[in-house]
Amino acid sequence: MVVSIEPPNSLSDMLHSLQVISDETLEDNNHEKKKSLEMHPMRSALFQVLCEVKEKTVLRLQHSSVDDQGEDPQLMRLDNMLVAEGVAGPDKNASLGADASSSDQADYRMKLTQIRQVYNNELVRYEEACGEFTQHVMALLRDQQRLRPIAKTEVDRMVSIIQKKFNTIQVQLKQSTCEAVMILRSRHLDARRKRRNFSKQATEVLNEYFYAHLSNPYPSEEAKEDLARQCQITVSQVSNWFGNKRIRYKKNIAKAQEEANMYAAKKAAAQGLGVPGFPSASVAGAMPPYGMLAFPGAPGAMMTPYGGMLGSGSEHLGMSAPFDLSAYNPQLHSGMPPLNEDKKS
DNA sequence: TGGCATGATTAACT
DNA sequence: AGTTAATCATGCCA
Repeated sequence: MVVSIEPPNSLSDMLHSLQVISDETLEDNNHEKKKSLEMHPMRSALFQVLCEVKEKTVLRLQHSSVDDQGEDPQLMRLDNMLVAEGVAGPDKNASLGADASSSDQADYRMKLTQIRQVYNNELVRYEEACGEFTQHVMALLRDQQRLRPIAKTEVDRMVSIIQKKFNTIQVQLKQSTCEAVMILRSRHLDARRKRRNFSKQATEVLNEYFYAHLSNPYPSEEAKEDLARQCQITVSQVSNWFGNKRIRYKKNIAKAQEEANMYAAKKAAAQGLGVPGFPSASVAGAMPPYGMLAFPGAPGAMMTPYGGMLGSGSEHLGMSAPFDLSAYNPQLHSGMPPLNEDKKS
């Protein structure tokens, strides 16, 4: 059915043609139609009426939808995380450049940079698309404004709707970026177990301290910091090292003594002497690492050559003795049973 | 390639 | 919070 766009004679005619035309699309380039509508003598009056009606019906909607915007907490969370992970915001990687740390660290940073790039590219594309689309819609609305009652608030509302739609896309982008970073991070953290041995020099420094403080190998926080600095490792690595060292040192002693006991028992049995627990010096000398336990006549069964003499002297957290007596004295070698080497620390 | 050395992690403890 | 003891996982060497 073809619609007449002749200026109608009566009001009812005009209303009729208006009704019909409102069902039609005006988005195509039907210039004559638009022109004729614009030129219509009753246009401004009708336009105003329609605007009023619209205001009454539509404005209510706007109130409900406009102020729920605010700051999307989810988006904020994502933003915070991206900044914290160094994806958004200033490039943290650049400043860490010359650090000659391990290759997996470099690998991690490279991949993070990649994610950063992709993310930023996408973000730019997103901004562009959003702006473009908004512009397009605004232009469209401006065009329609001449023919249909479109209030300013309505345009704003439209823009905010568009922005919202794009926001959800943005959230998706940020979410997937976060996901990628988390995956990368967890892989990197897994790689923490990829341990690298400390440098010889570092081990040297740590061992020196350990054996110099064998009577109390528990470095203070400051001492740990100092050692960490010297060895170019972290304080917690120093703690780990001392934890491992103490336990392994102790274990070695235990093992050595067990071995000594075994030999002593064997020998005693062979000689028919029932004096268990007193291995010969030569047996003790044939023992394990660090030359510890090298003191002469070290009794197998007991930890200290002085038996109970020390009494309560050794009270290091339930470890009954090792660090109080078995001196590491590679230089002095099998010398006196050193007590209380130095309790400072 | 197997086995020991060693740094890191974890649970339990104090 | 700092340790111990056990354990994991990798580095390294014969």
